[in-house]
Amino acid sequence: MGVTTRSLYGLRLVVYLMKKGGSATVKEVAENEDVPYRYMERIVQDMRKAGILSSRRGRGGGITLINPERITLKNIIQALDGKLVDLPCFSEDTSDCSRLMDCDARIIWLKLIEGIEEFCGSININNIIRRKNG
Amino acid sequence: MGVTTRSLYGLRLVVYLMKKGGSATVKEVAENEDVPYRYMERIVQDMRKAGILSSRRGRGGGITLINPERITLKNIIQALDGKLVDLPCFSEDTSDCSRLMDCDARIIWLKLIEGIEEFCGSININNIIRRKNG
DNA sequence: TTTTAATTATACTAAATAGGTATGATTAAA
DNA sequence: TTTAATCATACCTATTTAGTATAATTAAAA
Repeated sequence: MGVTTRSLYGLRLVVYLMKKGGSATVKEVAENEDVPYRYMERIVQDMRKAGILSSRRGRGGGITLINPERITLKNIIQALDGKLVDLPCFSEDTSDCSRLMDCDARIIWLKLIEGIEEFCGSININNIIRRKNG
Repeated sequence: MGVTTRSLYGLRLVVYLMKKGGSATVKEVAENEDVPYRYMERIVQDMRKAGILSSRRGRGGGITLINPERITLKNIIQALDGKLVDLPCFSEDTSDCSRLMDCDARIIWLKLIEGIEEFCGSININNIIRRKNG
């Protein structure tokens, strides 16, 4: 189960803003966190659409975390990769798997999804970095 | 975090053998579980090398689960996808990430890995399908 | 002893995804 | 009106995933 660079960079962005304790420009974050600027711009857009951060256009603009103390790893991965755990068993497109009902494997994958969603929902970024950095 | 068809098919194989309660040929499993035969053959090889099943060549041969009551989802995914959670932060190749130390994001990813490893290690396939099917 | 039915080993290929670039529009302060 | 920022899309390329193909090895059965 791979984690994409989108989520890796998204978390870096969140941590950066939390430690700074306010706003920043995308350019500033990209440079400091070693992420290609154009790529970071797109990541920011998806996080904004997911309600993780707000933005202000134009000169003097930038981005700000909306609810820093509530952001979980689940929020970030879902915003950037779409699904926390991606499995054809639970796709809307039923052609992805024809064994929908009465599949014992499916029951096990469901347990995996539920467990990981709960766990990632419990990983509060702010709590962890505060605990570490005081 | 995507799950590959290798793990999907690997779990189907395990469940099939458990429900049958013994051995089978790769061909039999592939046909019954809608998996391409040649692909399933390769999956079987990796599971054998990981110690999940044993095999016997030649006419009348086949495959058998080694310790059915102990197989976890972690075993299957690790055997077939190499790592449960794949992150450059923890790659042996240090060129994959230059921020190894003192990276707050890294601490969070480590929590993810540890949590998922523990959780997947607790998902015992045999227990779940017995509970469901009696 | 030859045939047949099985696993084993390895190389190859096509489709999908990930990762990143490029271009231009929009917005708003200086 | 210039400048500095986000926003919206389209595009490209390398890697990975998913699946095929070929041939060797093994062992039971005919």
